[in-house]
Amino acid sequence: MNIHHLQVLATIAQQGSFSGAALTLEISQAAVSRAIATLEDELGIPLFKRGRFGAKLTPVGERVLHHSQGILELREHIDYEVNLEKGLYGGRLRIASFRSAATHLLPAAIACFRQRFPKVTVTLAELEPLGVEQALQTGQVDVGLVPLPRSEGFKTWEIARDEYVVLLSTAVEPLPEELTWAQLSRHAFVLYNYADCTSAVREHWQQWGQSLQVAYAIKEDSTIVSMVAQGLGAAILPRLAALPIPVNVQVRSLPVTLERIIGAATLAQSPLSPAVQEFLTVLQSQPWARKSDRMF
Amino acid sequence: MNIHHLQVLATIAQQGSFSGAALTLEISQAAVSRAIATLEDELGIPLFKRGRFGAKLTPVGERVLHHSQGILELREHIDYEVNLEKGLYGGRLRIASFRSAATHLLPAAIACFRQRFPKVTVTLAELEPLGVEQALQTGQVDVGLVPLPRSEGFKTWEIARDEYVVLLSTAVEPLPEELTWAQLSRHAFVLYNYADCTSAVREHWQQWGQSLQVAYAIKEDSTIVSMVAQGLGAAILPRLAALPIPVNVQVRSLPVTLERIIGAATLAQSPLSPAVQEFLTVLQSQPWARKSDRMF
DNA sequence: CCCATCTATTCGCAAACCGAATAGATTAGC
DNA sequence: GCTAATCTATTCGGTTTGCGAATAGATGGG
Repeated sequence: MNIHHLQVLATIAQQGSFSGAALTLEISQAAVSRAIATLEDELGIPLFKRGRFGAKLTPVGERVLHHSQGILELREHIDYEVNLEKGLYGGRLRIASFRSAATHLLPAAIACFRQRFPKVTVTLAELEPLGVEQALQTGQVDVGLVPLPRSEGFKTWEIARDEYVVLLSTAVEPLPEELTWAQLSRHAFVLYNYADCTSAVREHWQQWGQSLQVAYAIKEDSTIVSMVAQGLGAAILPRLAALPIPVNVQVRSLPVTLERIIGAATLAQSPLSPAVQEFLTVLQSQPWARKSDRMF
Repeated sequence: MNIHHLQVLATIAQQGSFSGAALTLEISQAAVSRAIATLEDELGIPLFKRGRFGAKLTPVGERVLHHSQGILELREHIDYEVNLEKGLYGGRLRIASFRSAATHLLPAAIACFRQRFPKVTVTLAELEPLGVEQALQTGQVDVGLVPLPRSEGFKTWEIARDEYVVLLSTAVEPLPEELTWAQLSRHAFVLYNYADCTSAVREHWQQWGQSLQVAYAIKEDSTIVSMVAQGLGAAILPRLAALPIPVNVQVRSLPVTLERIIGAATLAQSPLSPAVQEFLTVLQSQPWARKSDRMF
């Protein structure tokens, strides 16, 4: 019994004729006819009722088809296992990530991945979110970690949520455990100067009828944290971006929670390599991971 | 991908060496070596770690084996379906049965079987239980219905239980609904003259400390019933054997129930044909069937 | 070093598979 | 009734795959 013959059987059943199956499988009609004749000879029963209408499965042919489909499915499972294995022997995993994810999330995930797949070469490039997108587009990396959502050219997986927090030096003013909008309105803030974070914060303030005063717009999160530590203002940052927190800086949650979503991204049109697939699995099984594999 | 190669893979895993698998499959060691080499080339991964110790599956080889075993199993399901079909197209089912089962049990079962498998030729021979055994042994029939237990050369399935009852003409004496041993001791009985029924009845009486008086030992159950109807004595018969009951004959259960077990039997060494297998299924799904497929 | 035990490879033959071409069967339309 | 269309079956010749017998290669124990 030959798996290819079973594939022919299944394709005829799907197309409803020998010639249709021949077209689909890109083999000749004669090869189709003979594959089925061979199978019927071997089994000793007719699998199809032939006619000008094409070919229609006999009742026992339908039962044979059912099991044949099981076999074809298991063959795909074997292919999957094999491709997984091949991608994980001498394969590579090129990662790009924005700073806070690279610093606080990826080391543990990469260590875990390396333990499981020691033969895969892992590289990590630290880029801004837009840089991560570019590296994906130019094929320089296989997978990136970025704040979500991204534009249409990417396939994304939600990995973690990062809460926005307020930072203020204790020298300026001691903050209560729970902040009110009134207390926040007394401050001018140091914000990121890149659009995603700023607009998210602006929209949040707006949604809750508050006016946001911005004193500075800074590129680097470590610079923002340093200015706060020097008493130059309060800051609103995602918690991961704020790390490490200086000792004189208080960290408080917002009156109403705002989070940025950190996700993994690949090029939408590219098939995932076995290594990327496994890396995504590892990411999603980290302690800090959101328990969701929802795609944006 | 070739199912035979997967069979070779599974056999090596089982035997622990290429040469062991070659012996089991009755092919040369070279063919085994090349089947695995072909499979490894096709898949692009090593399936075994080879050594002087034989062959040991790689981790991915084990995963491929797992799915391969699934495939081999499904192939057996295909073979089963096909053999079922072949035995049920132009196949035959030769049945032998002792009288009361032939008369009262088999007509409905055969009708049901014929409806499901109209192409199978069904024949029925009515023989005494020992005659049924002989016909099975000489290969003249495929399956027989007999009282159980049978001797060692047969495989049997319990089909129905037939309760022994007392028959007495109303002209002799009216019987209460519930019989006592004392009432039974006043009668001399007409029994079967063949050993199984007689000994079963004797042993039952003995077990309950009663003395059995036998007036006549008759071969045919219809003769026994007729003698009872003529007032020549009481009789103890399995209920099916007593049918049809004349209008002037009372039928009562024994003080303590005694049953004979009716079963289906085939020759122990012969594989069951698909038709016999299906017939056994039909027998066991009849309304009068015991809900058990226990083999003696 | 030699022997035993295992798998790998070569050689030559047989079996299986395939495309192109042709044959055969059935039905629809005129 | 005849022709054309549409389907599957079969033949022919060439290529590919699979096999046993024989041989080669690798490893470990005494």
